[in-house]
Amino acid sequence: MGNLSNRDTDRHIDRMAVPEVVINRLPQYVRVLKSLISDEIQVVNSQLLGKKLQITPTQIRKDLSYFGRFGKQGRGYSVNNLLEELKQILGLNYEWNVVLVGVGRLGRAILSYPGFNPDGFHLIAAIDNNPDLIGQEFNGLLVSSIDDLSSLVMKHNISIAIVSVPTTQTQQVIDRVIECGIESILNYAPTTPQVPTHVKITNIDPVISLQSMTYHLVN
Amino acid sequence: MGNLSNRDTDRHIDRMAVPEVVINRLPQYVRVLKSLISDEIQVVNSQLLGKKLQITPTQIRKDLSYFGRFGKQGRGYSVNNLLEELKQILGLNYEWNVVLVGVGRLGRAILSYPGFNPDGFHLIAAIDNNPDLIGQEFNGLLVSSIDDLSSLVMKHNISIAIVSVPTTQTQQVIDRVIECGIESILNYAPTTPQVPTHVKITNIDPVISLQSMTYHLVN
DNA sequence: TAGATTGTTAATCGATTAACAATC
DNA sequence: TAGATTGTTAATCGATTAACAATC
Repeated sequence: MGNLSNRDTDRHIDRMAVPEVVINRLPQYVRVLKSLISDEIQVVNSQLLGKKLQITPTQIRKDLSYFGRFGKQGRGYSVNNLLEELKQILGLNYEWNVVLVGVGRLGRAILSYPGFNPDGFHLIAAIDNNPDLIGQEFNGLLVSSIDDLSSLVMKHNISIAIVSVPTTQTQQVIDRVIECGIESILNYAPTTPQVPTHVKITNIDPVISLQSMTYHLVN
Repeated sequence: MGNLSNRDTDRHIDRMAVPEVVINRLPQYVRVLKSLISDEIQVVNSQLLGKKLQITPTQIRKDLSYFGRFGKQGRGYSVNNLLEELKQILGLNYEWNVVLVGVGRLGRAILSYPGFNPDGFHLIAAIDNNPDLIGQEFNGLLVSSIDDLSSLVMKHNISIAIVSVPTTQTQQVIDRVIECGIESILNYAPTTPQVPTHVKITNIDPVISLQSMTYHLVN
């Protein structure tokens, strides 16, 4: 045990923290690798990968080097192997259960979006505070009260929440979601909620995106 | 005229290019300023602004300094004035006409999203290649063929496209959109299209966002 | 072996932040 | 005037990239 623990320590010496910006690029690599597989391409080098993603080859190699040595000099990367490694790193070999909080117009559109399941993200519970909605089904999913969130999270091993509630309620809803032990939140409300450092939140806000585009149109 | 033109030149000497990352933060400032107005707060300093957005006060002052001097020492910024200045900078005092390309499930959800209009973005045309859809109306909007895009763009002075077509068609659709003179694209397809440098594209992809969250859940 | 491409170091570039004079 | 906060410079921090030895 002493030995094992030493080996483990050695392996971690000077192991750099991986910059967030690197982690955010990995899913893009996964997507391109998947498309290469459909194209029946078995080996890829950093140059081609870079071309597909408009990223320099050096950056791709540097990004990958945070996690290991996956390529062969003079040759490149096995598409299959690199894909599996990245899925492993990102935790994409698991199935992830997701709760939707807010079953209004936008929430229902999210429920009916078919793109989550094929990538292993399963909307398995739905929450709303509207008594008229609670007990109803949308896309085969029963709407529950937020009072049931904690037990739903435990029962279904939920680790991700997608939040689509009105702006005025977003902060308090997210506070409750975090109290239930959720540490990953995808927020569709047009606001920047405050969350503790251990919680990862990503905001999806098309209007904000449009508003920085218009800058380039007038300047 | 010679003088005028000289003054103009002087004003631009050493004028720094504004980093993209700064421009992307400005809409957030706009949003917070609007909420301060609803709260009837008339003056704000960089500290409060920073607290609301989890940004350092220095960064906010630095960001604003690319565009002018909007504050008063010892006091802060007039909420109203700063909001107007930022709207001016971002081009948010105009109404922007937008075309939706792709009227499938996701496209219809986008059409029915009520959040664009209040901020001056108007979905004014809809395009699809499905003959069964062309001629139909969704949310009061007639679906047209992509062959009509060019004339629609000119007729309605459209400068932004929202693209929600299947992944396989995204690149070719975006190529055509760009041919019609569109320079700002909000892309909902889960792919990274290649665009010329003068075109600004933003990708909205919830699955990619989820996939970088799971990294933190397993690491 | 010769050629190609990785993995990695060191240099460069760019963004953030600390510090403070200017000034309201 | 004293206190507060801006605007800006210079230092720091972090991310990208150029260059190249290692090696397939």
